[in-house]
Amino acid sequence: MTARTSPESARDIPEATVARLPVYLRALVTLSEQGTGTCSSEELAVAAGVNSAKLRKDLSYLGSYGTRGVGYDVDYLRYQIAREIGVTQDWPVVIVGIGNLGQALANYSGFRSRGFRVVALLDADPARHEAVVAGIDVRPFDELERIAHDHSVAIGVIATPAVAAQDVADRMVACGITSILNFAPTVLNVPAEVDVRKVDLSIELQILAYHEQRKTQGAATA
Amino acid sequence: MTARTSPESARDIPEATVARLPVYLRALVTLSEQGTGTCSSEELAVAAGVNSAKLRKDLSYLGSYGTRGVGYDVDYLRYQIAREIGVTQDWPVVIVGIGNLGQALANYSGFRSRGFRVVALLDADPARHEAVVAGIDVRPFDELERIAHDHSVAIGVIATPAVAAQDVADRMVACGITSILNFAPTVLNVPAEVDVRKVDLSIELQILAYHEQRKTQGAATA
DNA sequence: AGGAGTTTGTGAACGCGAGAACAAACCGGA
DNA sequence: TCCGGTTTGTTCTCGCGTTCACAAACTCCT
Ligand SMILES: NC(=O)c1ccc[n+]([C@@H]2O[C@H](COP(=O)([O-])OP(=O)(O)OC[C@H]3O[C@@H](n4cnc5c(N)ncnc54)[C@H](O)[C@@H]3O)[C@@H](O)[C@H]2O)c1
Ligand SMILES: NC(=O)c1ccc[n+]([C@@H]2O[C@H](COP(=O)([O-])OP(=O)(O)OC[C@H]3O[C@@H](n4cnc5c(N)ncnc54)[C@H](O)[C@@H]3O)[C@@H](O)[C@H]2O)c1
Repeated sequence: MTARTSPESARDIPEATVARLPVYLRALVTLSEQGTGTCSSEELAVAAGVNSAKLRKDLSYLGSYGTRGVGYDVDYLRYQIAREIGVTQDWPVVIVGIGNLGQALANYSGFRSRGFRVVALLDADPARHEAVVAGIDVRPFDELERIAHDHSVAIGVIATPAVAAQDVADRMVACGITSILNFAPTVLNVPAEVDVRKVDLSIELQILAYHEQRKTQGAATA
Repeated sequence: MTARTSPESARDIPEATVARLPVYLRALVTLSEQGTGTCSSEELAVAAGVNSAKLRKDLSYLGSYGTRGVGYDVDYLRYQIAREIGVTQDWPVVIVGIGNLGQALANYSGFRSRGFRVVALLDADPARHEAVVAGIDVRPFDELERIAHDHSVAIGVIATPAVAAQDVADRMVACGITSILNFAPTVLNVPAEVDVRKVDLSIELQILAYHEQRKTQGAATA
């Protein structure tokens, strides 16, 4: 599925901008909860930890939702970004692999408030099927097809060991899931129309380690 | 601390390359465990999920560790990358906030094998101090200074609620920690010499949701 | 030794994103 | 109505990262 220019709402938002929209949304939610009705691009940029010029350019891809000389209406902009991202309604999500990490994810309350709803927890280990995590029964992995179909699940989360991740991904793709969030430290092979995002703790730490080593290299190898 | 060109090993590796080196390292470890002695850039690129030209350019920043017409010696390249990243020895790490996520992190065995060692688990809640997670005592947050000093900790992980994250970061910076991995959904304010990397599950899911919405938009708003 | 085949390392072109800078647009007061 | 102050939306420029393409270098076979 290559980038196709659709007739209406024809703007295709740069990937770098898409990755920042959730940050802006989070900042706007915080501002709204604090009772702020209006904010300038500078204020919002500080709250989001970015440059204000970059913020304005990002928002300009969505449309002209600000007022010159005034700023942005917090609740209005918040809704517009949420609509653009697609989190004005909840997305059903399945989590596969209910071990250490999968349980933490299932217990994470930030899901619900940010546009997602966990509809199933699946695990291949029968010993896990007794458990109830975060009020949800852990079910056999074989029920993936049925659940994905019944709830029209488009997004799947993989929290299994690395060796099982490719198999799980294949099964997910087979039942129509087209977006995967992968926590297993392995490269997934999927069709081009399926989006995969990976979260790898070890990689993040190793990037930090690289810079850390550089900071202290002056005294090393004496 | 601006980028300073040091006399020897003068190359400063592009940030995009630094972020991929851990992926190459992981692929090399897998190849090594499979008994592969030599691999071409094409093979390694497939294993790492990247373009082979990009892989070669990335590796060229480290030096010329390959042999034309042959490829790369897996174990030799593995060591060179590990050395460049700085994970030939273990980095001591502290985890703050031993809730759902912090416990999962503490139990994660991938730490040890990838160059990191958890030296302390800290939590502000006295009720947590009874617990032993992954064989490590959960200690009061106030012991951060002592532990950071005793173990020369340079890397800290924040897994507290968002409201506490900035305070925790300030304390970490105060005791000499210069690299922070932040799981709390908030923007951290730290001095320029401190590196912060953030992992935000909700943002990843929202990015997926954006693309997912685009995929199915043809039938929507009928 | 020489040549065919293979693979690395890198120069060059290209596209995207970041940031500065500024004109256009809005508000409020006189 | 006009004018000064403010802030957005956009244009322009620059630097970084990706990718192509190919010469250089190595192996192996004859
Ligand atoms: N725990 C962490 O903090 C952490 C951090 C970073 C990455 N990871 C990665 O996340 C993944 C999960 O980590 P974890 O610590 O939760 O591991 P875990 O062993 O505690 O849990 C894995 C779960 O997956 C289930 N499983 C195994 N094969 C399966 C299959 N084919 N189908 C369905 N379920 C299956 C197991 O029964 C188990 O319950 C691993 O790949 C790990 O490398 C974990
Ligand atoms: N659970 C997840 O899967 C998940 C996913 C994404 C993001 N997060 C984020 O990670 C963070 C932790 O999530 P969680 O589910 O583990 O929350 P949690 O409430 O289970 O755990 C938080 C822990 O932090 C401790 N804490 C609070 N204030 C502290 C302080 N000032 N100093 C030290 N410790 C303190 C609490 O006592 C508690 O043990 C949150 O910010 C959450 O938004 C969690």
